[in-house]
Amino acid sequence: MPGRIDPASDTPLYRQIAEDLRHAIMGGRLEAGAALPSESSLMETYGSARGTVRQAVSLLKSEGLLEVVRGRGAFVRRRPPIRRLAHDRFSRSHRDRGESAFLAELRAQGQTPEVELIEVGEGKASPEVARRLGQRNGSKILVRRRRYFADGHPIELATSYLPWKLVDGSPITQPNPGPGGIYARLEEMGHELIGFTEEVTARMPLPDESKALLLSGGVPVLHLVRTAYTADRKPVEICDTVMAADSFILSYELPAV
Amino acid sequence: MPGRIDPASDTPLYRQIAEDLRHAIMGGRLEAGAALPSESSLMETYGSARGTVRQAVSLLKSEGLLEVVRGRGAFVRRRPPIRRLAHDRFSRSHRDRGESAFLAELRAQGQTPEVELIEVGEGKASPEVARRLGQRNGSKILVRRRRYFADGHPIELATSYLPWKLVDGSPITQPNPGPGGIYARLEEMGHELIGFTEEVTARMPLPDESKALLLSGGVPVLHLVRTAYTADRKPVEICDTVMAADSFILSYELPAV
DNA sequence: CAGTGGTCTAGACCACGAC
DNA sequence: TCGTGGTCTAGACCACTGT
Repeated sequence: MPGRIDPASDTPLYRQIAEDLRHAIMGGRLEAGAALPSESSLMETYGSARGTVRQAVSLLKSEGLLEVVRGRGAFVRRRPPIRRLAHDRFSRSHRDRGESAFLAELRAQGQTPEVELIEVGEGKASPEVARRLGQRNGSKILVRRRRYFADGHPIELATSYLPWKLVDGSPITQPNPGPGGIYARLEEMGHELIGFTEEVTARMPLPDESKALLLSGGVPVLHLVRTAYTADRKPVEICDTVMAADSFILSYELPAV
Repeated sequence: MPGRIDPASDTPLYRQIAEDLRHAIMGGRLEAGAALPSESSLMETYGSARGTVRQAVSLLKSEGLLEVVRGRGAFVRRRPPIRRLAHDRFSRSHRDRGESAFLAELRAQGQTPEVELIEVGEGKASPEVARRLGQRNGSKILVRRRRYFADGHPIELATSYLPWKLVDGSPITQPNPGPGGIYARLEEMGHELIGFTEEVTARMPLPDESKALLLSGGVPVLHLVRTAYTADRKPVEICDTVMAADSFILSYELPAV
């Protein structure tokens, strides 16, 4: 399969090569999981230098179409099974059953959830966190940092911030806050939660995030900041979440107001 | 500023260079909008070949930190003013004022909205659309495809799908459906909307999308699929939206159920 | 015009995976 | 050991932006 390459065209060679390979992938001539021809093979096929075919492969990688493994080859990316965050993920019924949101959600999908606690301790509120929590800049807060896994694969980093005064002496400051997670503890302490706001953005991962989530090239992250409110409209928790975008669909329900 | 480069280190040169530049950006030594040193200058600074410094710059570009302009140079990306999609964006009060969701939202932020109608006409339901609309595969549907601008910049592509039987003969099949948009027309026709679901994912743009939204490297897209429901729980519209991720924060409110 | 980034080549050495 | 991709060099020509 020589492909349609025109050296006289004004579109660069490496883009033509990428386009040719993209069509092979989209058109099903290269199935999901199939190996791309090796670089030396592509050099011969397209009559180009190695740098040029590498540029083409790099482009497809950055589009999330390929996964490249040193020493083995380049492969058409399989879309991994998708985890859906349902709108009722913070429902009280889950907490009453003693499960935190993430665990309940994954188990419902037949996946094996796992949580790695990275850090629990006191810290000082950044301007951003202080603003959202309604605290003074630099005031003392509890920081809970953790990493979530599904079937052994890291898919999410989460950091919670709570006012220190609110949680001092409670199980929330302990590594394991007990059944139902910190939301269950907050409600036991009389802070009834009446709602949450979530702000969602997407961007490319920073190197740290890329390493912690084992992201391959061309996979963005979803960045979600959740604020939990009590009945008196006071924010009691900020949860800052970074998710591998190819592992999540966020699902929301909006009433027509 | 020579930077901390160690040729004996086991981390590649280009990553060390990128790390050095990243710190200069994050630490504020290179302000937003400032020009990076030229490639030849970087070659001298780090004592490396051009290909190596280009690899470093390319890495930062793919992280969305830089914007590179041919013939001018590389610049620290300015985070553009952010458009926030509020949870009440489909509120009836907006429709009653005769504004569609997008227009009302942008105007509220002092931006100038603009809509380009790309296509209005009949089509056949894809399996995905048919499933969501509860129609048979390949059944006749209305397709409305458009592109949205803010202050002259394209930021969103949207395609709506509605069952043809539902809208046949109504202004919804016209290029301009009238004040309040198609949701206002649907309600006038007796299809009262009681709610929406939204599913959000993120990924890298395809070449078409990249062109239509004028995306530069390292900017993912938010992909949102909205389904509108009437009082009898029937889905009446699917809206498939692709947004430049660096131009949006999606904001949701969740009640504690 | 000089300076910028964009593309392309030809070659080299290395680290890793499979056999 | 061999083939894979990862890194790096040195040089070339081009297109675009500024003055």
